[in-house]
Amino acid sequence: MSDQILKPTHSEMEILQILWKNGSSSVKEVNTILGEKKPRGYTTTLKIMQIMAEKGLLSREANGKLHVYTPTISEYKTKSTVLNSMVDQVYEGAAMQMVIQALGNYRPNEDEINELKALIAKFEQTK
Amino acid sequence: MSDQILKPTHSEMEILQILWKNGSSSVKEVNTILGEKKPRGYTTTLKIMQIMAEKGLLSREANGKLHVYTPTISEYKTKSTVLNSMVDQVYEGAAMQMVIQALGNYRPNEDEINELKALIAKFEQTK
DNA sequence: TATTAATTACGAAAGTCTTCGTAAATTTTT
DNA sequence: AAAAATTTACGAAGACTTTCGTAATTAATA
Repeated sequence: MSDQILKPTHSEMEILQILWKNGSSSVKEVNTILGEKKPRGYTTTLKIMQIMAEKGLLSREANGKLHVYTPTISEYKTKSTVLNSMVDQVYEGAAMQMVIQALGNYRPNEDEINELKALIAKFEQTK
Repeated sequence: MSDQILKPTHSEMEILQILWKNGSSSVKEVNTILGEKKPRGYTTTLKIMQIMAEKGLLSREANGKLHVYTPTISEYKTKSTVLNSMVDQVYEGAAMQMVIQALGNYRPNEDEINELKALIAKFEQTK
């Protein structure tokens, strides 16, 4: 709950996902990957990445002609921000209600079950 | 995954929460409750509820001069819609990753721990 | 160096959401 | 019935997001 992060928009989130996965990238690289799911004009992606840099979501470095962009915020923290905002808005802060609903909708695999059990055990330990 | 529901906006969600909790209500009732957190003009709430009725999110019944509004969609299903959309967008479909992150951010109480354990036990049974 | 290609910069349009002011309709009160 | 109060209807403005066209800049090529 310390420093507050700007909640990315839908398009911004798509771009962040790519940058987290592929590391610092040019507009062209990002746009190519984005285009696999839904083609956009090159300048559309450029514009959004420029705005993200203005907002401080990305940093920008010149590499010859090209600009290379890097997220300034971590994947984990960003996802937490969006998650918390959703929990507040939709579940009025009742995070566990959300977790329980999620567990009702999706089925964990074996590894995930083990991870859940480990987490729960830890909670019980520090009761 | 059967019938698709329109994803409510932020304001719409606030109104739905009130209607689910208090049952069918007039604009005035909704606006009064909304105003406790953040005052809005009466016509603002009216307008949004009218739009929700147009979209089919609410139904409307005349009761004398007053119009009384009722949600047409269940609380559970609506929250599922928003939750799924968030999981897709932010976690690229990896719901359990989201659950695990939520469990890292929020601490369940004793009852919630028991509920989680019961759910996990059920998953293990039907392995 | 002149031409072509690639990239960035800028501005604006279209869509959505929230907000409110004003007019119209309806009910209540005098 | 007239006046006042309440509620609904309508339209529009402002903010934000996404999209793209065109111009300017920079690099690569002929």
